[in-house]
Amino acid sequence: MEFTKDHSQGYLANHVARIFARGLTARIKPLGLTTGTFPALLELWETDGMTQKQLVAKLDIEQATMANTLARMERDGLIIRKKDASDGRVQRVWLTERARALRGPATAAAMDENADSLACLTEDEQQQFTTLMQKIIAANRYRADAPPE
Amino acid sequence: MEFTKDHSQGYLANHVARIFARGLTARIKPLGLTTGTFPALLELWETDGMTQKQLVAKLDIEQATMANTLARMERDGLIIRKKDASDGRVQRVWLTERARALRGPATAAAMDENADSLACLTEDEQQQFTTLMQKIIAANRYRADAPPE
DNA sequence: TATTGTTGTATAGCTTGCTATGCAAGTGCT
DNA sequence: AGCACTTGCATAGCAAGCTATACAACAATA
Repeated sequence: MEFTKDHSQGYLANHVARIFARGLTARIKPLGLTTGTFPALLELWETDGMTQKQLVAKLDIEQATMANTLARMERDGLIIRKKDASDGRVQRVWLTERARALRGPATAAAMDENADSLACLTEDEQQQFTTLMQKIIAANRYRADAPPE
Repeated sequence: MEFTKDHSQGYLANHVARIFARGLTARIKPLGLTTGTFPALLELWETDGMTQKQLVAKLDIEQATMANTLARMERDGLIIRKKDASDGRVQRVWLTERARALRGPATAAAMDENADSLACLTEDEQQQFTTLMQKIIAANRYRADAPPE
């Protein structure tokens, strides 16, 4: 059986991810947010003051990627980084007022985007899709030391 | 109901796409290929000598992205671009010998990556996952003028 | 035929991902 | 105390996506 892009799950996954990303980018632009900051914000909205290392482990993102993302977030006034008192290597990440205020509108935008992009699927299919992705992620996480999703 | 990343399909799709991309990147590195060239190569292996515009329409990628990708491919000896004889604006894209020779090993690498990343799913689940992604793409394509997947 | 509009590519500049590498702060051993 | 090792983060440099804009070649029309 020959290989075509329309049947390659890797290709399809990339395409689907771009669809979601394009939609979300447009929706959160008015808030002054970009997609890359979203995962970090979600963690920090839950638990402010995490270390960079903790964020990396939670998000299955390379440390260097996280450092760059945090630098942009600091530049844009979403966070400040402060050295940990008891360990001079550790940077703790704290949300600004502005970032805290964005939690409601930003998550609303993400929920809207998910709903719209998946409007072509039934409720059952949406649930299947979600579960299948969770399984794939659980089985293929980058860091073995990471907590389960 | 509150919003968490582990239930946001957009977040999960991004994560799944990164998993496939990381795997494929490693597998095709020995061939001197990168993931971004893959979609264009798949089209050109089918039909050599396409125009840039045709590639853009087939792949649901921005024209500027395609122009950049083709520039890298030309730099790396995968393609050459030649002006169309009858229309001076049009660039036709032709594979080099090297690129033609990579068809077998490259598609094998992609199939292996797909199989490995999805080994956690049953055959049925893999089929469901594929079909669901195809539906999402069909309903959310960027270009209305594009051919159906 | 000259002007005006359209079309196909290219370029500039950004984000978000990656690998590889550097470096300062902590830890442990002798 | 001094040495090597480890750990947490930063930086350099690249790929691959995007938007906005420029530009040359063609098309259409007054």
